[in-house]
Amino acid sequence: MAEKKTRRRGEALKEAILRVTWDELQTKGYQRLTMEGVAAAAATTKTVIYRRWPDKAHLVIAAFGRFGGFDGYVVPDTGKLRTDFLALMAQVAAFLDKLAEETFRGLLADRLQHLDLENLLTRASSGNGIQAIVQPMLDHAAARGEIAHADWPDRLVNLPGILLINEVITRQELSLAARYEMVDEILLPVFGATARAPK
Amino acid sequence: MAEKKTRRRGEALKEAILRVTWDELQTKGYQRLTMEGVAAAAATTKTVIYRRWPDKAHLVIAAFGRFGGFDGYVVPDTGKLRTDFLALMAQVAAFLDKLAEETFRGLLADRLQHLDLENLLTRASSGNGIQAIVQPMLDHAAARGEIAHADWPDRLVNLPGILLINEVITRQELSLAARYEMVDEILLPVFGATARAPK
DNA sequence: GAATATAAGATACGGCCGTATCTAAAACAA
DNA sequence: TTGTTTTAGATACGGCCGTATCTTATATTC
Repeated sequence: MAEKKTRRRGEALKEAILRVTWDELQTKGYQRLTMEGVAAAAATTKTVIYRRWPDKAHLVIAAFGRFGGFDGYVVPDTGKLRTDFLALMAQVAAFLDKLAEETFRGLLADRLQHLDLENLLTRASSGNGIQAIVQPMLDHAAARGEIAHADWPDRLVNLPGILLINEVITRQELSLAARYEMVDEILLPVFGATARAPK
Repeated sequence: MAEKKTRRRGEALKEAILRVTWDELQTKGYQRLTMEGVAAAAATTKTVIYRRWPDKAHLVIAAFGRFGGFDGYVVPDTGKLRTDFLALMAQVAAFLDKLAEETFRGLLADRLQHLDLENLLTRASSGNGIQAIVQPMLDHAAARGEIAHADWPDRLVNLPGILLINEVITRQELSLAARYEMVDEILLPVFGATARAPK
């Protein structure tokens, strides 16, 4: 009764590892997921994993890309900047439902430690970051005359993304009320698209 | 020639450890600073360190508090909200000169992983976070009639802090131009204290 | 000054990381 | 088929974490 010694290779092996990674992520969460644990559960070794992904963050992002069921953001076009912003935030909220908050936080922490991971997160999920979604929204709004122009400094175009990340990190959720507040009290005033009623 | 076996205790020992920690921080940086390294350099053991501080982040923050030469922020009161904001940002820039950006980033990453460290960073440096500085500034501005009122939602009061942290993380510095942009293009519009010239 | 309490120091552990080295299987080439 | 290249698998390492255990020096108390 010699054991079968058949070896997976290439895509099949990669697929199996990502599958296991995704499972571990669901059951243990990001922090408690270990490379050794994945290797063991996938009946392979760390060596094999490290040959394909440089670290946990990349592995997890790959697994999310494969099994997360997230297709990226689309540019909202509701006809109003305000509702465009709200629609964007709803998309992000949906994204966070798929990628647990704890995972998001872990990835972010890792990204901070390895600066080379810079933007990997946003790129992985949206091609070019939320900013790539926001800019077209601003273009539309400017074309409609809702805002004075469409070429704002990077810091402003990135502001929605910053607010969202901060919200998730500090409050561990992205409530509807928070989204309204960010849009109405911060974003619209910044882009000069509001006549907020004084308190 | 038996070695002298005198043992440091209490404050003296604590002081020596913090001293070494601060040195290591300067020479190796946050990431490459290790508990074992500090223990060795301080001629003691990890056990002793862990009895006083739960992890690297706390140890480093303690060392910074002791040797960092930073006294906390003060509420600017220049007579104008705009210049108050700029003065605050100058203080933060000065803070970052003392605490290397790399250290800041490392601490932040650790904080993300251990949620219990929440706010430890800001508390350590300013009693209650930048928000505790911003609120009085808003009070003053409201009293002067520069802004309509002073009780803004937390999200707005925290906005300066968020912008600053983001700036440091993504650009590794806090340039003067950035500070002007954040104040003039974001903060003042948000608090309704500007009549920004349309582009 | 002797007994007791407190805290430092030494040591060893299991866990995980990331790497290096060696082997053996699978795919490919001739 | 056989030889060659590729890549998986096994193993071992040094580094660091955080904890537990035990010994021993220093303070404290009587």
